[in-house]
Amino acid sequence: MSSKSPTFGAFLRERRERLAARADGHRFSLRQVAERVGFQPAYLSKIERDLEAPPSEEKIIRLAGELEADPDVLLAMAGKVSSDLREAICRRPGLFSDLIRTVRDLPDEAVLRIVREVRDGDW
Amino acid sequence: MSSKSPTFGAFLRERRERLAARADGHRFSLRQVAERVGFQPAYLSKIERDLEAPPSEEKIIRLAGELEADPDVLLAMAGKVSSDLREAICRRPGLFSDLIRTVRDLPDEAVLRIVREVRDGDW
DNA sequence: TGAGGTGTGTAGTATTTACTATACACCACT
DNA sequence: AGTGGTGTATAGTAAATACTACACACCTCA
Repeated sequence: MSSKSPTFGAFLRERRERLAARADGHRFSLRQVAERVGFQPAYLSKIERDLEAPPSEEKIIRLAGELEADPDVLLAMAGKVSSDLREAICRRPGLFSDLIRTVRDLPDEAVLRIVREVRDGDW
Repeated sequence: MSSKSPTFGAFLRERRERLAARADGHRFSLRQVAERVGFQPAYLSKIERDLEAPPSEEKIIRLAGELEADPDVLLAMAGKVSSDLREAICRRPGLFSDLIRTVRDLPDEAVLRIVREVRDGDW
């Protein structure tokens, strides 16, 4: 069947090691990634081993950029929601809370269908 | 036209004073509400004057209960999103991020229409 | 006039967040 | 043998979060 979902740190490490195993692997050492993202190697090391909580939203997004991951997914693994989504919800809380609670238990396909219909329908 | 949206604190105060202006008004003094919600009067006082940041999600929800306000709206005024919604999003981040970004600029009516259609349609 | 109610000013605090800085041990190669 | 790379252990910290505790001034009404 399917894989059990990894922790935030484990996901980062696997992703980084996968990238490091390529031709230009030296760009994906823990130190190099840490520097590009903007923190100390030791800190990233602990994050990757889940000894530290996930970093700030800003850093998570930079990590996603470096590791070619979806920022929304990475944020979700950290238990966070992107601030642009939060703002959208906070702008019309009644409306969006309703919407999310209405669709939250639908199967993926149904939600996808809504998205598609809205996108290329006359909404 | 319409009223400019109040701050979190101002909203609480207005709401509480409105309730205090009723028959059983004594139940809605700052001290009484503070005690029922579970904090010090001085703290609530500062929150209502926006001299303190909004309290925790838990306390905001209790405030909403006491003041007969919509918890989602109150949370939104505090810049927060209810944890059950956050969890729903984090469970399927790709899907729900897409959905929210797709509908975020639609007019209220359109979003309402989706909610209604999903609710009593064959989804 | 004093007992109990109203709101507020000031000070302090435990915990969490989001990190930095330094030092260390190991391995590869030259 | 030493230079430069890998990851990691340990310690520390500034700022934010989410409050408490206590004291004060005012009003009122019996």
